[in-house]
Amino acid sequence: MLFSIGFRIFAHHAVDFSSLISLPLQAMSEEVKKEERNLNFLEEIIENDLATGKHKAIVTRFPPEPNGYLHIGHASSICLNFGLTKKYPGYTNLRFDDTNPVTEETEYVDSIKDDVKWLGFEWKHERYASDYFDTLYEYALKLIDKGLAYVDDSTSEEMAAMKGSPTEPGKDSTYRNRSIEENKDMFVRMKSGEFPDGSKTLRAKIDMGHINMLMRDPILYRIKHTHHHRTGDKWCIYPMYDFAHGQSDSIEEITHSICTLEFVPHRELYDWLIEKLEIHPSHQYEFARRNINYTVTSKRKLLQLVTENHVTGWDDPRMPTISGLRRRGYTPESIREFCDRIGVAKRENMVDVGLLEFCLREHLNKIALRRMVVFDPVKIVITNYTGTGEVLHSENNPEDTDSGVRDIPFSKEIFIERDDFMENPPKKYFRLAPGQMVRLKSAYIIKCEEVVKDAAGNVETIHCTYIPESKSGHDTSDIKVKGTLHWVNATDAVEVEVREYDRLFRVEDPTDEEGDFKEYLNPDSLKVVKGFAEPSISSAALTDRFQFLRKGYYCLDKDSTAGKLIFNRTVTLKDGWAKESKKN
RNA sequence: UGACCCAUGGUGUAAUGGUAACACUACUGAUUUUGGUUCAGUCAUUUAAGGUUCGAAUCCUUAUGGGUCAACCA
Repeated sequence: MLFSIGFRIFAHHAVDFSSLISLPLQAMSEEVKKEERNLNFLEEIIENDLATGKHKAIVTRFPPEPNGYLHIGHASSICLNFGLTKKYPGYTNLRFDDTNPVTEETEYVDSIKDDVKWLGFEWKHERYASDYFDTLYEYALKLIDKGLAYVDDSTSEEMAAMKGSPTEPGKDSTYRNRSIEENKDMFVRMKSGEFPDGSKTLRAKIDMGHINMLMRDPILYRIKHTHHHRTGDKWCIYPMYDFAHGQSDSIEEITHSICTLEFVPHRELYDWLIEKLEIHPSHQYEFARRNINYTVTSKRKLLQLVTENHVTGWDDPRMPTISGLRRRGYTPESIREFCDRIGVAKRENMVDVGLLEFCLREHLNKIALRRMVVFDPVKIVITNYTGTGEVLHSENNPEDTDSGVRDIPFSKEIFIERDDFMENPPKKYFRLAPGQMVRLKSAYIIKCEEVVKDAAGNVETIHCTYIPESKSGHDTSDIKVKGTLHWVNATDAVEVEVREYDRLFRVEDPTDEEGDFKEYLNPDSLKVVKGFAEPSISSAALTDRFQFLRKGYYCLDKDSTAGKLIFNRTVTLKDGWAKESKKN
């Protein structure tokens, strides 16, 4: 990637000599210039910082709080932060923002690390805000010494009452003018555990009339006699976000601290603290979080879905969590491509989940092994077929000539999909119907001769004849058929369980509707059905990706046992016929 | 009734004072032993009003609309 920057500089200089340069090279530099223009606003800032020499390399960080599982929204931030240092010289740290011991657990730390790795990124340093508790404590002392912080004995209610409102200034706390000595003494005693939770806080002394509410003497430290997942019981005072995040950035010499738009008002405090502390000046930049329709991406809401058993866990394949998407069968490539395509900007947005599915299908189409699985079988008897033990071959993936072929047994009795037959077909229906011919994929052309029904009038068996000269790969019949059906051999089909997933919510934005978001859950988001698969399915592995022909993409679920294979439907195939038939 | 952020096809993102474009979606058609894929094409865009300018999506003003901010959360 260093190369591309070097080349860009070269291309830029080349303009001056354009009249001396041969035409092809000139044309090439034009092209590079054009590509160069398509930068998002962060890349623009970075290229500028690099060009002016403000930074020789950049350092970013991905800073999750370990209080939940990562979701698709985080993937966007991960791709952004790690993507930037892949494109430009520099590196990215993984930093856990673990300043609130009440909500944070090691289980989450582990899952976050797994998810980032799975997405395909490597961090330079694994860091924790809690690594810096000692330094942060020193910083607080320094602020007290400068007369810029004080210990406040007010209750949270009192503080809220004196905070004012966006249109009215707040009032000074009665403790605001304690002496430096007294503040220091109190703060040291706070640390040593003399006071109960909530009895005192350390606040920055800024301006209770400030137009930015965050600057109205924000709390820096609070007392929590709580066990911390890493520091154990060493501390009973913990820094707030605003007194940990920017400082951690500074300690790690982060050049571009990228966060979401709701932190814009924090930037003023971020800068104020760095200035007063006289520490390395990191800078914060904000982008708009990505929202996706028909789901929620808020840790609080996702946690509710888990704890109230609306889903089976954080990795339920319906969840927008990275672990859910992974179990569902998404590939890291498809998620990265998605994040790439939606880009980054500063305006509110609602991305269509259809784009995510497009990226998924695009990748799966290239890598998935083709298999035939019949979900709702109806039996076909080929009356003129007399062969035994015939084995046919079918390509594993027509998109990938290296993927080889597999064996498929064929016999007189097979199953096809019940809705691939219609007694009274509408126009443009080119599947099986009385008197009509179709091809059985990788096998023969058959013709429907007779329909056998049970007492209730349901189709029980369909009698067909086959065209011996139409064998796949050796077809001399010269018969052209419009339809090709997937099928399985009746005698050795393998029964499997298939979990079909639909969107978790019925509405595009459940948080924008009246009442509780859970009222808008889709009651049909999971359907468990049976499938009858060709025998080769038995060798399926957890890492395999399959396309069940004409149905969709599937993967083996971890709930599978030796005797019972369970598949997740990752995503359906696009279905042109479904649209066409709706018109009738 | 404050401050801050934002406003480009249905959706997402470009165009950095000089021809409004790319992708997804939708729709046509061709190809196809997956009604998939692929290929070709069509529809569709600058919130509004003023101003600056030879020229404005871009700069200025105002309006309108959306979002954010009053946890001892991050």
